Amino acid sequence: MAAKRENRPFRSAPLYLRLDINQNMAKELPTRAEDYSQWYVDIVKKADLAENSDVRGCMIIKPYGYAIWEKMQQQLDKMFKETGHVNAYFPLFVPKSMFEAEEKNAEGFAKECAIVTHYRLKTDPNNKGKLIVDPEAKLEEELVVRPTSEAIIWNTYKKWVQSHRDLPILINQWANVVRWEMRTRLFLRTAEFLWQEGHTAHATSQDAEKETLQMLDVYADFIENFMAVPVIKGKKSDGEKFPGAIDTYCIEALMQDGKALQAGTSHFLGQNFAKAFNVQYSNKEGKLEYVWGTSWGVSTRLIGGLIMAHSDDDGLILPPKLAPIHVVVVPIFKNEEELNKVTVAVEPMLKELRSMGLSVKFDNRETHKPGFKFAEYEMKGVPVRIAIGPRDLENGTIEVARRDTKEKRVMKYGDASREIPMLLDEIQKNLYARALKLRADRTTYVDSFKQFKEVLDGKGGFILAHWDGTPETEARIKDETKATVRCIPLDAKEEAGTCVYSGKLSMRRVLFARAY
RNA sequence: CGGGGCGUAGCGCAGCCCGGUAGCGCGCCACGUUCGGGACGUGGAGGUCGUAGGUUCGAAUCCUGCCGCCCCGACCA
Repeated sequence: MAAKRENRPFRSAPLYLRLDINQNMAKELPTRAEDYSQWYVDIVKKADLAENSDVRGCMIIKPYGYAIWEKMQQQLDKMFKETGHVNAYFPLFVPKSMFEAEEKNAEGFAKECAIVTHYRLKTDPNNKGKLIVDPEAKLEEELVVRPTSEAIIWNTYKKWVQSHRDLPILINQWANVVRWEMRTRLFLRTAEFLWQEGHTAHATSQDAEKETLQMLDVYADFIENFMAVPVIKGKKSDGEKFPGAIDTYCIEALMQDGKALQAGTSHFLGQNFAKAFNVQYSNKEGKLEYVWGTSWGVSTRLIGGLIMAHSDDDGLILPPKLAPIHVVVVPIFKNEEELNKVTVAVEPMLKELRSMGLSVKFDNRETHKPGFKFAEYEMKGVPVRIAIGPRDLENGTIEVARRDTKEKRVMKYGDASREIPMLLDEIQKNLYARALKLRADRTTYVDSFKQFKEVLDGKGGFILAHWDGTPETEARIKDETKATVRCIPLDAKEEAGTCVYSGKLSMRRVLFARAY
């Protein structure tokens, strides 16, 4: 039997496309309307992106999910390099005393830190085959598992910076961090997650502020043009900003259920960390000055956002620019002879599409029927599917189906190499347009607290309303409605008004929403 | 940390109230028929019933402790 199979051309998809190791491809998904959060969890599992691990709050990112992360990484990394950054790597462990140095930062993260206290186990004398922590192996100083790396990085920058000639330092790192969250959700909030964190040091406040906003723009560019999700750029209120930052800028995206997702943050750190870690340089006049800093990051949470922004009741929908597989080709056949014919016929097209840089999977598994495969790739969000069978061979045609609209059409075989790239482009644009329309439909200008609550409990979404700017009002609104100030949009117009809660004077509308 | 729920085959669950040696669906394996939207038939494999102890002739089932997970709340850069 093995010999019989070996003779078949294209018996297996290339290894790099074999991302389909899930054997439990399930049938039905709850609809978004029925149960949005169950729908989300089911997509993550059924599209084979990730699963819960045996460690509470942690997830196993499966090959298909990780492939999406790799696409994101590739593109972001390219954009970081284009803006002058280089990659480096700093340790996972931060000595507690170092972590404490920037007081606000330490306080802000203290409640969710994992701590290493010992460095050795030993066999349990009272319980054969079991291990216990060796009390002899207690660390003199505990190590904090990084929830973010400012401390260890600024402690290092201290050694790297003496002169203005040493600046700026423009470093990014791809890493994992741990935040011991009380409640977790796959991709959106996990105890351990993957991210990138940029940490830069500058001679002047202006340079650092410019960097902060530049990276915010890079994120917005990436999320809009690659993830096809429109974002609102803004500044966080004091209550929501990063501990240790002077200003936190963010981008906020709207999900299909009307909740907001913070998709990335960029912090202007001022001289807070430079002072905490004593990072000083001699300026051109020979005077010592503290360095100015920034930090910025996006995480695997973006994958959660990607899912929630576009997908439908049949499964995941991926924008072509981030899809691990752009096109899947499903042969229709009754027997080996027919499969061989289809395979021979389809080969030049596969070659040509691949030569254009497209990731094309030819799924010639004989173990599943076409209908099963159609459903499977729909669940996995592959943007374009081509079906080709005996009927097509006679007519010189292929059947092309697009995932975003589920439209199918028949085209001439020879047109594929021209039409498919155009179609992928159109899908990318359509997803963005759709998401933009959703956001427009779900953004409401609100002028009273009554209306504020009605909108939240009705269609949800973004609310643009006046706010008096005080933390007290923000907290009360949060208590009463669970909505928070997502950001003060950068493009907010000056407009005199009164706070929807307190009635006090406000000069601009801010963005409110319930958020993930 | 407070309130609730749940741990039985790879996954989802029934069985527990009323104790008698474990079952269903999906998946998996084999063969045959199928194959243009999630095929079907026949046969088969697979379980320390979370864990430790107690009651009993006998425990998945009753009792106690422990562990873990999920949901709600608190919390969440």
